[in-house]
Amino acid sequence: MGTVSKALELLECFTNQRPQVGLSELARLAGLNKATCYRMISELAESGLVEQIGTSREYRIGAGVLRLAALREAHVPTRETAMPVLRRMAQTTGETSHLSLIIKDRLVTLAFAYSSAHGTQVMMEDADTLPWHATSSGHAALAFLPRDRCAALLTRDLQAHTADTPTNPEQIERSLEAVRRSGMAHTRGTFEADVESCAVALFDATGGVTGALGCAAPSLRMSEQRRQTMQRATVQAAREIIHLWGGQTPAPVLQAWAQLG
Amino acid sequence: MGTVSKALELLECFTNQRPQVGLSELARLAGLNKATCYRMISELAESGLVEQIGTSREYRIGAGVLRLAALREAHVPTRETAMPVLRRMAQTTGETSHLSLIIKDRLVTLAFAYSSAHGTQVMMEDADTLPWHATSSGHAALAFLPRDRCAALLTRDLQAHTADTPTNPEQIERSLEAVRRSGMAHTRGTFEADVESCAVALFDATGGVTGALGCAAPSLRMSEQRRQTMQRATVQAAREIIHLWGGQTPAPVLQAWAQLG
DNA sequence: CCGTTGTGGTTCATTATTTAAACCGTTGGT
DNA sequence: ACCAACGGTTTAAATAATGAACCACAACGG
Repeated sequence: MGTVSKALELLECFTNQRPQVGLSELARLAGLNKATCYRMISELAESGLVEQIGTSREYRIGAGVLRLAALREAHVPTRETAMPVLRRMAQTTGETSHLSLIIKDRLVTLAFAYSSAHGTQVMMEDADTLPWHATSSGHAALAFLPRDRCAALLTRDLQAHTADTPTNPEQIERSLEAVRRSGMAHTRGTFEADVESCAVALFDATGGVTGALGCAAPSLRMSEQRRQTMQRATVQAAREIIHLWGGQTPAPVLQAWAQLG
Repeated sequence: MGTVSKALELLECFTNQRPQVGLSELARLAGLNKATCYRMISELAESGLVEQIGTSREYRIGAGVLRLAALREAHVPTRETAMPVLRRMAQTTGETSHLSLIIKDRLVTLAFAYSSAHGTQVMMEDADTLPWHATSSGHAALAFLPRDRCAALLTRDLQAHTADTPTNPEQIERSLEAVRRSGMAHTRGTFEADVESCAVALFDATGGVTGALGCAAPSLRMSEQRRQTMQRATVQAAREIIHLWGGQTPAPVLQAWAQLG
């Protein structure tokens, strides 16, 4: 692996749970020598991708990424085009809608919308990484990924978030099979207790999975009718987003979706 | 300069005017050997910061930056907190408001808002790089930058965008002096003909400049009263944004602003 | 039809950069 | 006053970057 890749892996150490990191911890996380880590993070800081807080303190993602993201969105408006669809979806379901993208082995939440229909809502945060095995979005994406890629993503990180989190690979594989048949993933209390959600995969121009679109509601509020409303709204919104992104949904998935209404 | 820095400089080759670049041109732009450039851009692509369009074609900024930007915004909500202020500013002035950040020798437009008060508006685009010498935002930022940094930024790129673009360094220096006295920059037709604009600098927690906030209107619509409205709204919005960002405005600037109303 | 010029991508000996262990000066807790 | 951990800096040894030449291919022109 080249030096550049190693340096860029440092960026992976910054997450929503750990937004800023000191030099020593960074070196530990990345498995690098401290001196090596120092030169690398310094170069990243020089480029603006990372910045130091105060003087001689922890590092965090820098303002330089804002230019890159603005540039990306200006020419491939991923988030911007999905946003109104997400809002409409939240409104028609009365529940939280959210969009996640597959970014380098992660499923990252990039946008969401709340509804004002009820006093309680499932809460989300931008930039959160969703566990592949424990969320409906994760299942939806995994199910339509190439087998080897899917397997690779499942070999680690099968921690149990709740009592109902599926941690047995075979159990998960059965779920994925069901997702492939129905075109939609469904989980109840697997990531957060008392939260139920459904999700579908999103496809790019070549028919490959790029992410997932989900809808999450408190289990307490769940009913057969609400479930159907959520499923239909999710599928419809996915159709729109895929269209807006210039994507192409594989024929089997299209058929499965047609079954759902 | 280290390898990582060289690789990251490749990212600087992507701009709003040139959103996607081929390998050979990229190597030429960065002054690198083609093989070197190839390995570097490949590593950037592997990390998701860059992606290839189709197969064996040009490169563009990748979806990986979206995660980083979301992460940054989640913990240092730069754009998000400024957005409502920008909108209010556009509404009260009836003209286009825009926010730019200093990012590694560039002044980058990160957000803007239009007003619906008039049929015509000065148009803007996210991720555009503003010329330091030819825009009011550029002047506003330059004026409060350390002298050496300011001088360095003016040593290049003094191209004339219109007949009225100031290209003489001494002339620009006089303008900056006026900006330092009044706390506000003002230009007419220096970047785009028939556009008049004013701007002020934005400051961080240490009192250093981080960017600029501007207001732009068609010259045709300009009057003394409108000018005053724009100036006051810009200063007021800047006060709010600086406060929201946890910044601190230098005392001389605060005094100058007080003079403006 | 063949040469020219451009492209994206690859190879390999030479060379320069990165690496890691030890070391500093500070800071914060006990 | 001590110890541990921090951010940052130095060194010789090892590893990785470099760049010229090369390949296959496509578009263009005579």
